[in-house]
Amino acid sequence: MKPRPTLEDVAGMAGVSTATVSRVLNQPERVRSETRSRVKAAVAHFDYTPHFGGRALASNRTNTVGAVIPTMENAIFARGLQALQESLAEEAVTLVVATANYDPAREADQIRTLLGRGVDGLVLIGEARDPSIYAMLERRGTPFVLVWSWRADCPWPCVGFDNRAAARAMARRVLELGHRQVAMIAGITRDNDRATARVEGVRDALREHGLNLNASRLIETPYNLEAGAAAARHLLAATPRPTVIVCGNDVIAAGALNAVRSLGLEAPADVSVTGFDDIDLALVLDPLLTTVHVPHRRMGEAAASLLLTPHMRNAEVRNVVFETTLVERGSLAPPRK
Amino acid sequence: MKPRPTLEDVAGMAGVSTATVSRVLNQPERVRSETRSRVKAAVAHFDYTPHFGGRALASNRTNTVGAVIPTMENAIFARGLQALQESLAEEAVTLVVATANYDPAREADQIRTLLGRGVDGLVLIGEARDPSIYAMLERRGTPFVLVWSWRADCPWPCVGFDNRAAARAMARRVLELGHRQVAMIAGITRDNDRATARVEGVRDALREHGLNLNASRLIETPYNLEAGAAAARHLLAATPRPTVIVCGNDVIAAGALNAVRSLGLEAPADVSVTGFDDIDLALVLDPLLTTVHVPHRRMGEAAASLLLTPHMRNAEVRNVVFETTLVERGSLAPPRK
DNA sequence: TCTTGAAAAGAAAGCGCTTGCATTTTCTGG
DNA sequence: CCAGAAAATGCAAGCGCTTTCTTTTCAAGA
Repeated sequence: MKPRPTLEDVAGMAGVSTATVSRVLNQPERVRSETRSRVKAAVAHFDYTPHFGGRALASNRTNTVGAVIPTMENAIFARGLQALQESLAEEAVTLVVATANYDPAREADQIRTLLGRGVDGLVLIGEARDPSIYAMLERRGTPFVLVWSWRADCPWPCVGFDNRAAARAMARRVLELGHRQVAMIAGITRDNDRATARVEGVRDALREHGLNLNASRLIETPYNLEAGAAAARHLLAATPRPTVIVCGNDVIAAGALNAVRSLGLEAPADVSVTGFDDIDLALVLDPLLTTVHVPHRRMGEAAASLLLTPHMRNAEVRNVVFETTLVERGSLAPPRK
Repeated sequence: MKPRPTLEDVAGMAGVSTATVSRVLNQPERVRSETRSRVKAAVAHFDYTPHFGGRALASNRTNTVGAVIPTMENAIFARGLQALQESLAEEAVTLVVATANYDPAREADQIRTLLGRGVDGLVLIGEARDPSIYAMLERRGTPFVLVWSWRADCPWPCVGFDNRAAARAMARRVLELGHRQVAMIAGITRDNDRATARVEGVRDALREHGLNLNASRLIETPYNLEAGAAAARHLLAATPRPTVIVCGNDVIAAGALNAVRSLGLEAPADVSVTGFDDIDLALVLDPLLTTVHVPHRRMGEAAASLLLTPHMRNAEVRNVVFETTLVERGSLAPPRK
């Protein structure tokens, strides 16, 4: 089997130096068009592709950015990732995705792995993580951006929305409709600032009405159908029965709706259910899910543009916030009188 | 800012040569334990991580495998990818995922990009693609495996299941229940052997009953909710109305169910709907979706193991087939008398 | 104590590419 | 047509690591 062609092979055939070939590949405008086409012909002849390692070594860049997300198993991050990838691809940057399964240790591992692969930048979900990780990132000087959460005074570049405010808005609407028996199924708040903020948001709204979220009315579960259903069954067994279950995300809400149905109850007549994130799932449930719409794609695009901006490090626009909107569909209605 | 530490730094501190440090990193057992721990201390002190490019250049491997999938936007490939990634991670191999959006040109592009990144192996979905791509792959000698489809005499390593047989089984069951007005919403069959095979399977079964799939009873649509719903609305407007709509995948089926509902019909009383793939979605629909269960995770694992097996190239087990199972849930019932 | 073979460690040659600097070629205006 | 400037190209030094070959160290038997 013949060895892969090298720059030298191409250069030889085109009758130029390897430097010129390299230039044709990286800064074509710096080479006379005549030479350029000769080189291109040689490249085509050998079906030459630059060796990634050689390139990375010499230029100290990989044109790769990494993203560490909690999971691919549900569609929550899919749309954002897709947008991120598309935006990066426009600049010939490849996206490498790793999953951490909501486990901080595993996340740290994955971050290290990606850094080891020499990613030029990193996209991380949320802000909550061990300071040592941020220290490592800064020490290595690898640019990174946090997505899916946002605080005005976040010390790192971040692109997201105010989870707390969004949850608060949802809860306010719930209360406005007259609900007073409010229960919540949140994601696991530990090490998850988004889940935490969403709980706080709901608490805020309740407090405004002189209510609070009793411990027995709040369950934290993993983000999956079965867990959501189990939690809902538990909550619905209480007396008085909640008239609404506010869920930490759409997947949990879907599970809750399943539980409602399996208990012989009907949503929203007997109990309302709300979600968060507005993934496709929300549109296939029956009733359609009232949820918080999140700008998935725009977050992905913004993250890409932050990462691709070289002057990113010079403060300025390192902090992008998007609005969320409340999408009212069938799963939320006033409580039965 | 201080430059990233190199092997030499570590070697210097540990009082050994770079060769020894390299050995500690790659074949620890070949270094005396005393020296080894000295080196490890130095590594820790510098928080040293090998430079990816350097390593790739010297060893000519990247410990990376690439996967090109049609899309991340729905969960169809998520579980399989997750499994693939986990299996690869056990061997310290990183997975790079790219999407092609069911576009052959884009897929070719992505494959080239991944090859350019020096992946050690490639996972591709399905078998249908331009011969030139296979030629390129063979020329470069990059191992690859096709997943999600399978043929006994597939000339390339593949891991999947018999889409046609699975669809045939589903259709047989449909017919067995008494349906005779059968319609199908397939994925776009062009450049998609799985979608094609599924249509063929349904045709097979119909033929066994002396029926055929009239052109007016078969619609091809992209794999998304809206398209599925639109197709279903179209099919349901016909007279006589189909008593069952067999869908090319679960997402389409979900769309179809939405359409059924929006037309004021009820499934399965007025019309049955079946899916294919058995993704989570199937479990949140109302009624629960009758579908074909596909061994997502096992395909991912098998693909990983094929790719990680060095002697993969020597024929033998390059061809793995899994069984699918028919999962009967609520969305399929006998036609109304 | 000395030999000897195996184990451990070192020296150094690249791997394929980019890039600063030097050199040559081409272009421009007088 | 020529000098000087600008553009195009070449030269060659690495980038950080792995690996072959060689040398040194070690342990055990004689």
